[in-house]
Amino acid sequence: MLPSSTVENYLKALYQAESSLEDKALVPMGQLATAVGVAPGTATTMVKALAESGLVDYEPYVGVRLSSAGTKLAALVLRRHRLIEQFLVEVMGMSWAEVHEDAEQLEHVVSDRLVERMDAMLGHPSVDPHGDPIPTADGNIAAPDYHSLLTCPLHTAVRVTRVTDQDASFLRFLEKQHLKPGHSLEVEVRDSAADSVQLRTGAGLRITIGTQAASKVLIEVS
Amino acid sequence: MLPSSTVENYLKALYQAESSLEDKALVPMGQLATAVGVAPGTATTMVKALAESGLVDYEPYVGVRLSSAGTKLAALVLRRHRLIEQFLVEVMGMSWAEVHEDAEQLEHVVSDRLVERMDAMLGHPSVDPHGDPIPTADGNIAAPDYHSLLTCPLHTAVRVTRVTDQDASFLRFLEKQHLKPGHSLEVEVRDSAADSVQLRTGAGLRITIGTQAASKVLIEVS
DNA sequence: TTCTATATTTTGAGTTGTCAAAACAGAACT
DNA sequence: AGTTCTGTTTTGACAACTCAAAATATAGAA
Repeated sequence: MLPSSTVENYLKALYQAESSLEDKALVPMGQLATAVGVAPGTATTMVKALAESGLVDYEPYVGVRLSSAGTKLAALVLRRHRLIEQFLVEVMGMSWAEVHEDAEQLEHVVSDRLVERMDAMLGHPSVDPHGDPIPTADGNIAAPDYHSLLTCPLHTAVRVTRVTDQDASFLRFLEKQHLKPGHSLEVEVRDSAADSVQLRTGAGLRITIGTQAASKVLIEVS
Repeated sequence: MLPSSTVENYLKALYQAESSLEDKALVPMGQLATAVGVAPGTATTMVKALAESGLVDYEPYVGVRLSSAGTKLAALVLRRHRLIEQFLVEVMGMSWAEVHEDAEQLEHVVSDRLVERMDAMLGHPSVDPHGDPIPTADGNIAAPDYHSLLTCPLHTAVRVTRVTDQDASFLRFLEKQHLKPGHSLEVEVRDSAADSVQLRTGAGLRITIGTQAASKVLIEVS
């Protein structure tokens, strides 16, 4: 029962769906299906097979949840993915905006040997270029609870630490505005009517972004 | 009709089978099947599909040959494979004996972007760690006609330039005996009755190897 | 030429992963 | 309770790839 890349993709999608969900909640089929990019019926079939193998707990018509075995496996897939991203940026000199797709492919074929080599070369990094935490080899992950630009205090110096979206054009936008992880800024105004957030970047520039975008930029008070 | 990794493996196997064969000859099904590692019938089925797509010419009961389109594609697979091997050795510090398996997997998923990045980082190398020539991005390959330890002149200083076997234990053996590409030696005796070749390495050591092994070590008179 | 050995092809079947569309369950709304 | 909406599951089918074993072709030996 060696997990195919298909299986790995389902587990990874579940892992990420669960983390943006209250504890104990089940991930509904439809959500999983769209996350993986398959028709709903396909997800049902696959999930039943995963449940057979003990990787998930499945309640028909309700949803799925990773078992502990499934969680561990998913964490290892995520570890590979994020180490690869970090490697592509740090060693290969690629842009943080373009490494996601490559990592998506590579994560299913790199050997343990290679992963650990990358990890060592990078000095055992704890986060990837987007600030996402990298699980350890035994499947543990630091799960920090960041504020976002939507929830952080106003008029306070904060530092971008993580960006929870992999869309290349969004990432390029952030880069251009000096909003990559590590950069400082202050939130000046939130206007819920206008659905916008106005901020001043470290470079002193005022920019306004939508709340959707703002919620994807996580920060730490600095 | 994007070629799957399965297709790529058939093409690569054909490419390599053809190069150790007289020109114009067809590769017999059985040989292809064992090279790819499938049952004979499977190869037949696949080859018929490849012929459909114009990647090979197929004569039933006789054999297969790559078309020009197939040759080009195979060369690109080989390019990826060999650049990856070189990368794993030069950049990742892995042993030349252990990179083949990793490259075998990676060759099917690395993006063009990534391949060209590796190529640039390595300074556009012309050979991989085993001395195998790396095809260019447009599918051309230098096809030098080396001597082997079986055909080179005796008592003449020669330099190992290429090793045509990927078996890890054989490669480790060569490494230990200072027979990696680049090292010098002289062939002292060939004994066809004993099926052996005796040589003196650059380090002055006398060693004797079988003719099977000797034929896989290609050299240049230095 | 006939027989035989060997290689190749066919056939029938299985696996994995997928979809479209029909059938169905559960919750919410009269 | 009955109806409707939405999401889920079932069903039947298909594509890619594979195998084992039966059928067949080719070439060489008798």
